[in-house]
Amino acid sequence: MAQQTFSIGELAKATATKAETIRYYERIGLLPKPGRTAGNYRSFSTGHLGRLSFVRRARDLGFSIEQVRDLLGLSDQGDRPCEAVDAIARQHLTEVNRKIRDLQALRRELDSLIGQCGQGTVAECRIIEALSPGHE
Amino acid sequence: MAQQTFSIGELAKATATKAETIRYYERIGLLPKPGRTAGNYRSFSTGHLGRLSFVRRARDLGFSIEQVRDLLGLSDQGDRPCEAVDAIARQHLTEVNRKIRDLQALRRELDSLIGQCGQGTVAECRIIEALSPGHE
DNA sequence: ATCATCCCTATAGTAGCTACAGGGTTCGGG
DNA sequence: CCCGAACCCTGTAGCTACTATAGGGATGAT
Repeated sequence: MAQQTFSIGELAKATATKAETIRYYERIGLLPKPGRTAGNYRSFSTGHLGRLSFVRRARDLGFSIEQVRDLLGLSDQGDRPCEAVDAIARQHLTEVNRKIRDLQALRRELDSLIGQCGQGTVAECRIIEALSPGHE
Repeated sequence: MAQQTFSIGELAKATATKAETIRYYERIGLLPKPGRTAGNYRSFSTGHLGRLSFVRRARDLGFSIEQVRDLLGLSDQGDRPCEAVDAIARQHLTEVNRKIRDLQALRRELDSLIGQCGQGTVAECRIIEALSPGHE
């Protein structure tokens, strides 16, 4: 069976990733260096396609580049226990929960700020006032 | 009455801001350039203190630098209607709400991912599997 | 042959700081 | 009067995760 290869543009389309981003992932070592054609174009394999899909999915779930790097390293060593993978995911979940709480607190403050705007002039604007020094 | 002045360190302490950040705000024009002492040290006034407090409070509420810049410009012109201020705050609130929704969706996905980890080896890890291509 | 469309490298820009390096200033003690 | 500590100065590079040029070469269709 024929080895299927992709140009960077084809890989980009297949993974909904910009070509620049693919080159960036290669540069920082998230993606192995692909082969080259006679005209020096990158030539990606189905292996690259799989790996890039993995990276994109993990990034979409909000894992950092370093976390993705760790997950990739672990997934390459199938005979080791799964705990480390679980730990990375749990750590990420903790961060997500913290961000949600922070943003919800923020929303409450913004809500009360906006509720106070009486549509007068800036001089008597409660929003500006609340931001100005001398409060709390 | 004596004009009170502050060194950058004093201003930093008074506003819980690092000195580097204060210099940065000056450089990008969020803070007016302060006077200088004979030894070329910055000399801030109570006006600077007020303005920096405003900036910090707005930043803590998640307003971007550009939004803070707009708010500052508006607060300097007390005789204009308050609508523009309200609009900036509402726009920010919309963004915050969107972020909260996105993160909550993320959390649901992470939750189901983590729930599936059966503590086996990486080869049979559901998390890795869910990230790998061939799903959906 | 020519043009559009792809691709290449290298570099700089984004947000919002933070962290140096390599100096000068000020102030208190000895 | 000098020394060291603690402060301050400028300028530049680093951080995340890309994105966007500039200035070229390669490929494919007409």
